Amino acid sequence: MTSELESSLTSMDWLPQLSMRTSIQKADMGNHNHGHHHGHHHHNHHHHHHHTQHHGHGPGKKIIHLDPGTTLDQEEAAQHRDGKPPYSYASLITFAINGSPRKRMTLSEIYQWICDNFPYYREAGSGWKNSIRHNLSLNKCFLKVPRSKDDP
DNA sequence: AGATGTTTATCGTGCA
DNA sequence: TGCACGATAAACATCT
Repeated sequence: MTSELESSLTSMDWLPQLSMRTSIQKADMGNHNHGHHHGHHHHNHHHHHHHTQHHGHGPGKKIIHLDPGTTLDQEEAAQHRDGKPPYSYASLITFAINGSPRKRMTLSEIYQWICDNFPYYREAGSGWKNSIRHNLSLNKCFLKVPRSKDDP
C-alpha cells in the first residue's frame, strides 16, 4: 500500500531561495488592509497559442507564464503551516513551478510540492487536487508541455 | 482502473 | 443588485 516509495520522493530539488524576497506577492497577501486587493492586472497578453489539440503524450508538463520571481519562501510557508493558506490555487501552482529549476512540473510533482510545503493539503481529501487540475487547465498562465521523448 | 485534462455548473464574497 | 473572481464538485474525455 504505497509505503515504501516515501523514501524515494524526498525532495531532490531544495532550492533555498531565501534571498529572493523580491515581490513575491503577485497581488495577494502582504496587505492586511481588509483584504482589499482585487488588483486586476490583465497584463501579459502574450500571443495565444491554440493548443495543438493532439492527444498529448503521457503526463503533460506545465510551464508557467507568470512573474518570474513568484516563489514561496520557507519563512512564508512556515507561517501558514496550519489551516488553509491564503494563497489561491493559481498562486500555489505558480510557487511550485517557479521554484523548479526548469520551470516545469508534472501534476504529481505539483501535488508533491504542495503537500511538502503545506501539511494542510497533506491530509486534505482529494478535492484540492481536482481544483488544482481545474486551475491548470483554465488558467492561460500554465501551458501543457507534452513530453518529447525523454522523461519517464 | 486510475491518473490526467477539459469543461460545466453551483456557490460565496467583494465591489461598483 | 448584478458582476467578476475564486473555490468546490462533478461529468466527461483520453491515455497508460
